[in-house]
Amino acid sequence: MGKQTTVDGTVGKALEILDLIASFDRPVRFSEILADSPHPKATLYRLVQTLTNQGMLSFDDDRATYQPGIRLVRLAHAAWRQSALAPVARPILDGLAKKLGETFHLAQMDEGQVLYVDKRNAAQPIEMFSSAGKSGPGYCTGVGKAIMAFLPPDVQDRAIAKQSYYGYTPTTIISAEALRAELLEIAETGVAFDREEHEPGIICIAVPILNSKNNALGALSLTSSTRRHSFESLKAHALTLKTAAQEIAQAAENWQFPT
Amino acid sequence: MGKQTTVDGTVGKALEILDLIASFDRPVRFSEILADSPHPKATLYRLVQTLTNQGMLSFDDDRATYQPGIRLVRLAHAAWRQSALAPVARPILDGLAKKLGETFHLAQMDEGQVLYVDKRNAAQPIEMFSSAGKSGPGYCTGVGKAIMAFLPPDVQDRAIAKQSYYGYTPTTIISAEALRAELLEIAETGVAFDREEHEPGIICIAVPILNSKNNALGALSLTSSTRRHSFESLKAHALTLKTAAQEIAQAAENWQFPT
DNA sequence: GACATTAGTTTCAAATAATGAAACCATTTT
DNA sequence: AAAATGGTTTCATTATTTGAAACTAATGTC
Repeated sequence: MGKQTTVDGTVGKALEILDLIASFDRPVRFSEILADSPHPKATLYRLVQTLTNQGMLSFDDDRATYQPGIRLVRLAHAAWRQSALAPVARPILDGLAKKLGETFHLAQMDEGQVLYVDKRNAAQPIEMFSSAGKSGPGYCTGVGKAIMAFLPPDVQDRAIAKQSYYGYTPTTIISAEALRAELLEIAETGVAFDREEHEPGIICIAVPILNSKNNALGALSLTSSTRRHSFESLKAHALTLKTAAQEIAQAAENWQFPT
Repeated sequence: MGKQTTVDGTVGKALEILDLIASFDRPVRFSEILADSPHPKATLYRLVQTLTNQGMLSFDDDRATYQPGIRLVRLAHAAWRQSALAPVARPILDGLAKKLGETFHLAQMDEGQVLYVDKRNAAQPIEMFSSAGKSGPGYCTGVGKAIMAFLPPDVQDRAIAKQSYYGYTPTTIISAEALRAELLEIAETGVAFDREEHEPGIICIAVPILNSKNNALGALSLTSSTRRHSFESLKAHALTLKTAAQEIAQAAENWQFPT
C-alpha cells in the first residue's frame, strides 16, 4: 500500500544505509550493500564514504568490508545513560535477581522492535553489550506484547503494522487481528505471557512499566523454560513483578538530571 | 589554525549535532543546542527534527528536551558484536580476572578518545553500558598511550593533535611534545603506565593489542590504586598482560564471520 | 598473455534538497 | 496589557546531492 519508507532527505537515506549494514550482522562488501539498496552505485558510494569518514561505519582495509563503527558505541552509551529506564531500574533488577534467582529482562520498544536494555541472568555472570542492545520481535515476546498493550493508539497501530508475523513455533501469533485481541486482554489484566511463541520450551511472564499517563515506558519480564516452570508457577511471580515495575516507573518519573 | 571541523555535507552536520547533544550528558532543550551550535535557528530545527524522526534522538514531550535515541543502542550492539576485539577478547579477559582478581579494561580508540569496550572489575559484579561505551582522554590514560604509540604516523598525528592537554593532576602530560616523547618510549618497551595522570591515587599498566602490521587494534590494562599496588608490583604483571594481549590479537586476526 | 568480467571510483550537468532571514505563533515574564 | 522568550513555518536563493556514464583496478577465463 502506501510507501512506508519515510526518507528524511539525505540524512534519512544515510541512516537507512547504516541500518542496512547493521542488519547484515557481519562485515559486508560494497557490492553486497549495493545489491540490497535502492540507490545507484555512485550515490551509495558517496553515502557510505561519508558515513565512514564520520566513524559511523568502519572500513576494513584488508578485507574491504564495512561494518558499524565505533562511534556508535560512544553515542549509545550516552543514550543508555539518559534513557531514564535502564540506569534507574538497575538496583531494582539487582534486588529481584538476588531474591528470586531467575532470569529477568528489561526491555524498551523501538519501532515495533523489542530492545533489551538490561538483563539479569540466573546463574551466569552478567553479559554486556551482547545482551543489552540486542533486539527481537515485538509480537511474539512477553515484553513486546506487554509494551504494545499500553501504547498510545497511533503508536500502537504503527507497531502492529510493523510486525512480521513469522510463525516461529506452533503457538506464534501470526496475524495482526489475533495480536490486537491479545493486546486488549493484556491491557485488561496488566500481565503478558510468552507461551513458547518465539522459541520452543521458552516461556515468560512480563509486565509493563507505565508512566503516569498509563503508557508503557518499557517492560519487565521473568523468563524461564518449560522444564523449570509451569504457567502456574510463573503466575505466582506476577505480583512481585508488578511491584517492581511500579517501583521502576516511579523512580523513572522522579528522575531528574541536575539542573 | 586550519579549520579542523570536516563537515561531510548535510549528513556530517547532522551527526555533529548528535554528538553535541550527547556531549551535554543530560536531556537538553532546543535553545541550549542552538546556543552551542553554529547553525541558524531554522536549520538546526530541521536537522534536529530529522534526527528525532529517525530515532537517533528522542524527544521528551513533557519536558521538551532532546537526548540520544534508542536506535543508537541497537546500532551500537551491532558495532560491538562485529568490532572483532570485544567479543573475541571476552574469554581471555574472564581468564585474567579470575586468575588475578584485578580490574582490567579493554579499550579501543575513536578519534583520539579512548573508548572502553569491555571491563572486568575486581570485586564488584560487572557493570554494563555504564562502563562499556564510556570514553576518556587518550593522552593521560595507560590504554590511550599504549594505543597511540602504535598507530600509523598520520593517524597518530591526528590523535596527538586532538588531545586537550588539560592538567588533571600534577603528573598529567600537558604538551604534545612531552606526549610524543613518551609515546616513543612506549613504542620501545611495549608497555605504558598511567602514573596518576588522570586521577590521583589511580595507577595502571597497559599493553597494546597489535595486528600483524604492528598497529594497535586496542589496548589492555590492569588498573589499581596506589594503596593496592606499587609500580614495581604492577610491572610484575607486564608479561601476563603481554601474553594476554597477544592471544587477543591472534584471536582477532583469525576471526572470520561465517561465509 | 591477451580478453573479458567484475568491483570500485570519478566526472559533470541536471535535479533536488538545504538554507536562513524574516514572519509567525504560543507561552511566559514584566 | 506589553514585551520578551522559545519554538515553528515560509519561501526565494543557494548549495548539495544525484546518477548515467566513463574510467580504473583487480580478478578470472581461455
